[in-house]
Amino acid sequence: ALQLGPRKKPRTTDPLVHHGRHFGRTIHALCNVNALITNGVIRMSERSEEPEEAFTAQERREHKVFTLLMRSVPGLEERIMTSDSEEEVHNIATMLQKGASSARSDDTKSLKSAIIDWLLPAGECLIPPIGRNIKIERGFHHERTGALLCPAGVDWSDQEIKQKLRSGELSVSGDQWPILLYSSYKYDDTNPWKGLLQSVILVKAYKHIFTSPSSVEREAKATRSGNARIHGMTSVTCASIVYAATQARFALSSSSVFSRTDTTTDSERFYNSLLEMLEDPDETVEVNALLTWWNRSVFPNYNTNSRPVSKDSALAKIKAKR
DNA sequence: AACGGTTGACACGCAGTTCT
DNA sequence: AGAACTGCGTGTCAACCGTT
Repeated sequence: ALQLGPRKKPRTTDPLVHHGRHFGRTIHALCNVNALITNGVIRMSERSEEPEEAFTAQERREHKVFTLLMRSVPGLEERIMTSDSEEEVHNIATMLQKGASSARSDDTKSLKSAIIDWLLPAGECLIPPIGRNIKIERGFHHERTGALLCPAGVDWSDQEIKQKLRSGELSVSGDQWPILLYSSYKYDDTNPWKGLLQSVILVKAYKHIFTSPSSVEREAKATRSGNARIHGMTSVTCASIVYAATQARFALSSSSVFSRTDTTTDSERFYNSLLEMLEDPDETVEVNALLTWWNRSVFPNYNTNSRPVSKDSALAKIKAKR
């Protein structure tokens, strides 16, 4: 039986791709969605009797991500739990993965040129200039990007160190966080939390991705809804901050290809090490303060409920699509 | 996965109309 | 009169798509 309502839009892409985009940006960017779902289902069914202690820390973390995924996509949990074919679950995972991957790819492309504008105060010129579409001259090769990528606590102005960073003699792994994460690009080794994840360039990258590129410079002069609005996002998540940081770090690097498993860029370790720290129960006080700071910086109406909801909000859009 | 190009949704402004 | 709604044109931008 054919069911045809008066539909204007012939839906071209699966809505799961759309949800996958938001999942990648805000819940977990670098994971195998199929494994995530498969393992999650097993834990919910076969292993549901097992006590909490039976699971490793890694499994508990994974299950948290799984739960967040189930909650973020309406109807997904039921669809998966009642699905009788393994193939359908696999298909769902593929759609979500596709969304997460393409969003990530779009963001790297977009940030690649935009980030050049944020390296110096407006009006000042980079010496030597960096091509907006060229990455080779970035990383430790350039004075400015090198200074930002230099690990906190390492002295970039030391010529010998600079040389070793450039030659690769001194290699930097993902869990050595660069100074670009810190407010004013200053690291206080007596207080490692001071200014962490509060730099201007990070906020700009975040706004670029979530609020819309134009919102970085001007005040709410966007011509269309940004990602946050599209997905009804009204507050930041730890993973979204880490995501923006990972994107910014990659944009400054000289690597042209984003790869999870690339050891020189080490993006995955960077992402995971930051996220792990933010989810550490011992750090909740600092993390909560940080999240509040971010919400105020990124979502102007975070504290007030005064934001008028336009009739063409994300909600209305979703309804219309049904 | 990057890159370049296209698509379609949306904000905004403008003008004209209708409702208080 | 002014507020509020409607329709249209335009520019912007996220999403998408094909190619490499």
